[in-house]
Amino acid sequence: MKHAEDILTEAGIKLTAMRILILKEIINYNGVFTLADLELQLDTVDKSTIFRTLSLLLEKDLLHEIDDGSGSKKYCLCTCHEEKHRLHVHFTCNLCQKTYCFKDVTIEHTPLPEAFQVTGANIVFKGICPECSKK
Amino acid sequence: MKHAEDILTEAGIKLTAMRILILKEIINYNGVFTLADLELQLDTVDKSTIFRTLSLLLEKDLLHEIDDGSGSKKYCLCTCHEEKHRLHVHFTCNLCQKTYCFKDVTIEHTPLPEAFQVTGANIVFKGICPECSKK
DNA sequence: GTTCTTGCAAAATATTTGCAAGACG
DNA sequence: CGTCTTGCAAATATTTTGCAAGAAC
Repeated sequence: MKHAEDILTEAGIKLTAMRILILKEIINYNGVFTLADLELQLDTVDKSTIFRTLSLLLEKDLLHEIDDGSGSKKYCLCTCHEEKHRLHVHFTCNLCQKTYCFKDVTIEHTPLPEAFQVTGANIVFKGICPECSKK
Repeated sequence: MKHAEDILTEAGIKLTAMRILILKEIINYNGVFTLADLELQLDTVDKSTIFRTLSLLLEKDLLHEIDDGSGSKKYCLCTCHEEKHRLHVHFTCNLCQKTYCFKDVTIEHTPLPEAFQVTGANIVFKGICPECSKK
């Protein structure tokens, strides 16, 4: 994984202490997180700063936004500028509520009428995750 | 389309004036709607009543909940108890924000590892709808 | 000095619940 | 009665913005 500083610079985002701190935490998560998750971990950073940084990262396609119906938006670090990653899939466990991001699994093809021009997707499968199946 | 009364009765939901009114409006929508949409149309019905009715309909699998990242949950009337409908797809237009529900289009197969037991999905493609393409 | 960034507070938006009055049987 | 339903008000939760102070250049 590249360093936070490099990721920001390559995306054309100016380096600041807060942004580096936030992105490091995101990298550290290595998975799906919410703004509240970051807020909890980074108690020195205001949530508006986190919010604006997430907006910036989203805008630069460094993050992937996931709407899993939990009530709060989730995100994952992702190379979404690569074509195939725009249609990649997620999974939310109905029991533990954890959301997984399958970076390498994508929908084969878009089953919609051609008149609908697809540029992205929010694909969230729901069910029981392996951890909860064991119990 | 069946009458609202029949749908409710068949689902084992007790008939009330409010529920019939709400379901009729939903049927009338014939598409995707939000709680706020219903609230606007049904100004004699309190939003908490609408909310509780939607919860009831969801519980009985008469509605499909869609999370399209717009900030508010969307719903569509749907025979979700039928197996194939659990994986059906939606489309949200990035320009006009309208969400379409493709009742008969489903994802080919689930490309996830077997350990993940899929029971449902929230599949929302995003892009430009036919209406907005014309402009 | 001009622009960008940040924290604080608060607005805006959406969802959800407590409670009491009334409907229903 | 006793249970269920409804409306009102308000609590919660989350996202988003205005503004002023400070940092960066």
